[in-house]
Amino acid sequence: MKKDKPKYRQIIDAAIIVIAENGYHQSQVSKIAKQAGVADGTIYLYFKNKEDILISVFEEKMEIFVDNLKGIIKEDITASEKLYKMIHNHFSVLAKNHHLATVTQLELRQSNLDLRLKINSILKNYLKLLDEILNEGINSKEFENSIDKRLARQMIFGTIDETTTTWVMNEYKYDLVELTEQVHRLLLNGIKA
Amino acid sequence: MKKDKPKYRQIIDAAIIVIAENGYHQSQVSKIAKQAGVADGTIYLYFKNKEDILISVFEEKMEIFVDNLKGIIKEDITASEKLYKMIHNHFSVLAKNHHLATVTQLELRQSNLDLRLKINSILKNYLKLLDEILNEGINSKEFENSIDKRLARQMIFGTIDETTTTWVMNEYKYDLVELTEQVHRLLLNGIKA
Amino acid sequence: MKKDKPKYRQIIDAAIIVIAENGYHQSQVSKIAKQAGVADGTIYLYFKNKEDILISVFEEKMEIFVDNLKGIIKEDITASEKLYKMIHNHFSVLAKNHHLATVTQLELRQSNLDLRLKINSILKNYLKLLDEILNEGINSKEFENSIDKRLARQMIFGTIDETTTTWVMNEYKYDLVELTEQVHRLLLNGIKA
Amino acid sequence: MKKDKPKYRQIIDAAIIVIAENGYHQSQVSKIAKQAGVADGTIYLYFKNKEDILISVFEEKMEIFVDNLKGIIKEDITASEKLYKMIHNHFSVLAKNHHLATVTQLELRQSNLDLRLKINSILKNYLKLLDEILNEGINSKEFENSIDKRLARQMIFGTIDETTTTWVMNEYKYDLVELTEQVHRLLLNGIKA
DNA sequence: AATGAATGAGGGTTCATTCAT
DNA sequence: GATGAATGAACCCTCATTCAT
Repeated sequence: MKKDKPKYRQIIDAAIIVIAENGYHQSQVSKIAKQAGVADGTIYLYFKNKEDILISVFEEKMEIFVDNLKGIIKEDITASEKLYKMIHNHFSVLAKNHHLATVTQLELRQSNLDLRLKINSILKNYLKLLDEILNEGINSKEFENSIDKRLARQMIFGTIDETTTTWVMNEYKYDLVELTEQVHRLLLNGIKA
Repeated sequence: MKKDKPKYRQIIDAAIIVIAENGYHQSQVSKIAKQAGVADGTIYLYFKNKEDILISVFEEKMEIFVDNLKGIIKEDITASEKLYKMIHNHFSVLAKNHHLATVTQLELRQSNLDLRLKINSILKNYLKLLDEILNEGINSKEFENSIDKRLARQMIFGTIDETTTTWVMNEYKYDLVELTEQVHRLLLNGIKA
Repeated sequence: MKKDKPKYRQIIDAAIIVIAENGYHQSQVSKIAKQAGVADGTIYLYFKNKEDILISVFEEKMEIFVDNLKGIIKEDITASEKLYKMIHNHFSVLAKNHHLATVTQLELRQSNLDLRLKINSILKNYLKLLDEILNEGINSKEFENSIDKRLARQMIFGTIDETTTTWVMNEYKYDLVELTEQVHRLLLNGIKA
Repeated sequence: MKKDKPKYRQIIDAAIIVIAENGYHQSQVSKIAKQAGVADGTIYLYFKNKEDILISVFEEKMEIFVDNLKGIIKEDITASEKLYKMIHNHFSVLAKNHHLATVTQLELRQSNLDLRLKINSILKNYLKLLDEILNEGINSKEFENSIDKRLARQMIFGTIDETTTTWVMNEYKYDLVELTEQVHRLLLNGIKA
C-alpha cells in the first residue's frame, strides 16, 4: 500500500505547508517536491497527478474530522450534545492547525471545479454522520420533527464553514473555539423541538 | 461614463455566459470577446484587465441583490418578514438566472485569493444591510437580544449560500425558491426572541 | 505642401519630446498625438505611418546640420579650419538640444534595421559634404594625398559620433563643445600631409 | 556550471544565426529554440529570459576579442604594433564570422536601452585593455603625451566600429582585414608623438 | 525505487492603423 | 480636415508531466 510508505505522508505534509505558505497558484509540483525532499519525478510514483495530491491532502485530513466525529456519535450523550461536540471538534482541529485551515478554507477552493466536486464527495462522509445526529435528535424528540433534514444539514455545515472561513480571512485574530457555544445555540434554536 | 456604454454591459453579459458554459479556467478573454461580438482589444477599452471584468461582473450583479434588499428594508413590515423577503429575493434572482448562479456559486470561487478578497469587499455592502435587519429585529424584540450579531450574520449568509451552492451542484433539479419558507423558519428559530 | 502646415511641425516636435522623455519603445503614436495636441487619426493625415514620423524627425533635424555645414564650406578658410567648424557645429547643435541628442544618439538606434537604413541614406548628404572638405584639403596639400577617403570619412564621422554618444550616455555631465579642439587635433593628425 | 553544458553553447550559436538571418525583432524565442534543436522551455533552463540570451551572446563572443587582445598586450612589441594587432584582430574575428558581425554591428543595436547599457558595460573590459596600450605608448614616448586618453579611446573605437558597420552595411563586399594598415596609420597619426 | 533534464502547449495584453462620423 | 473608438495580430514564459539513466 502506497499510503503506508513514508514518502507518501512526507509529500502530503509538504503540500499543506507549501500551499499554506505560497497560495494555491504558487504551489508548483517542483516546490512541493523540494519541500518534501524528493525529486519532482518521485511525486509521480505516489500520486497520479497534481490533482491527486490535493485530493489526497483533503482525504487524509478529512479522516481526522470523520474519525473524531464517529467517536462522538458513539458516546452516550444527547443529540444536542453531539452537535455541540461536532462543532467543537471542527473548530478545535482547525484552530490547532492554521496551515490546514488556510488550505481547506481558502486555497483549495481556488482549484478547478472538477477537483472541488471530488472534494465535495469526500465531504459527504462527514455530512452523513451529521445526518445521523439529526436523525437521532428527531427520534429522541430533541429536534423538531418537521424540519427538512437536507436544509438543516446545509444550515449547520454552512454556518460552521462560513464561521471558519471568516475567522481565517481575519487571520485567526480571535479565538475560534470560544465561538462554539454561541454557534451551537444558534443552530440548536433552528432545529430543536 | 464607461458603464453606461452599451459595450460595457455587452461584455459583462458575455462574461457570465462564457464562464457559466466553459468554467472559470477555460474562459479566455478572446472567448468573452467573441461572445460579446467585439474584438479582443475592445475589452481593454472598458476593463483594465481580465480580473477587472470578473470583479465588474460581480459588482454589477450584486447591485441587483443590494437594490432589491434596500427596497425590502424600507417596507413597513416586521424584521422577520424582511428576513423572509431577503431569502426569497436571493433565491429568486438566482433561480431566474442559472448562468449567474453557476458563476457566483461555483466559478468565481476558483479565482485567485486576490480577486476573492475584492469580491468579499463587495459582499460587505450586502451583509451590512443584513445587519440592519438584525438590529431592527433586536430593537423590536423580535430577535433575541443576546445573540452575537456577527455569528448570526454568518449563520444566515452561510446557510443561504450553502443552500444555493448545493442547489447549483445538483444542477437546479429542484425548486430553490420553494425552500424559502423552511430556510426562513430554521434561521428565524435560531435568532428569535 | 504638408510640411508647411503647422500641425506637421507640431507632430515632429512632439515626437522628439516624447521619444526623449519616454524612450523609443515607450513612444506610442497615441502618446505623440497627445503631446502634439491632435487626435491619433490626425497623425495619419500628415505621415504615412509611425516609421514615417521618425524618418521625418531625422530628416528635418539633419537639415540643420547640413545647412550649417554648407555655409561653412562656402567660407573662405582652410580645409582644416572647415573640419574644425564642422566638429564645432555638430557638437554645438546637440549640446544646445539635449532632447535631440538623446533621440539621435540613443533612441532612434533602437529602431528596426529598415528605418536605420533610411536614416543612413539621409546621413549620406552630410557625409558627402565631409568628402568635399577632404577633397579640398587634399587638393590644397593640407591633407595627405595617399589617404583612403572612405576610411578617413569613417574615422571622422565615427569619432564624432562615438564622442557624442559617450557624452549622452554620461548624461551630458561635461561640456561637449569644449572637446572640439582636441577632437580636431586628433583627427587632423590622422589625415594631415 | 551551466555555461559548460553543450546546450548552452548550442542556444547561443542558434541565437546568432537566427538574429543574423531574421533580424532582431523577428527573432522569437521559439525560432531560436527550433534552430538550437531544443524545446522552447529548455531555453529557460539555461537563460533567465530572452534578454539574458542576447547579453550572453555578446558576453561569450566578446570574450574572444578580449582574450586575443590580452595575448597581444603581453607580447614583446611596441605599443604601435599592439594597436595594429588589435585592429587586425578585431577585423579578422568579424571577417571570419559574418553572422556575428551582423549581430553585433546592426541587430543588437536595436535592442532596448536597458540591454544596450548592459552590453556597454561588457564592452568596458575591452576598452580598458585599449587604455593599457595607450598608457604604454605614452610611457614609451611613442604616443603624444598631451592627448586626452578618453578622446583617443573614443576615436580608436569609434573608427574601428564605424569602419566595421559600414562594411557590414555594404554586405561584406570588400575585404575588411585589408583595411587594417590604413586604419592603423590614420589612428596612429592622430596620437603619435 | 529515484532522479531531474527536457518537453511544449497555452493566453493576457499592447498598439499601429482604420474609418464612420 | 479632424476625430477617437474599434480592431486583431503577435509573443514570452510557466509548469505539469515524462522517461532515459
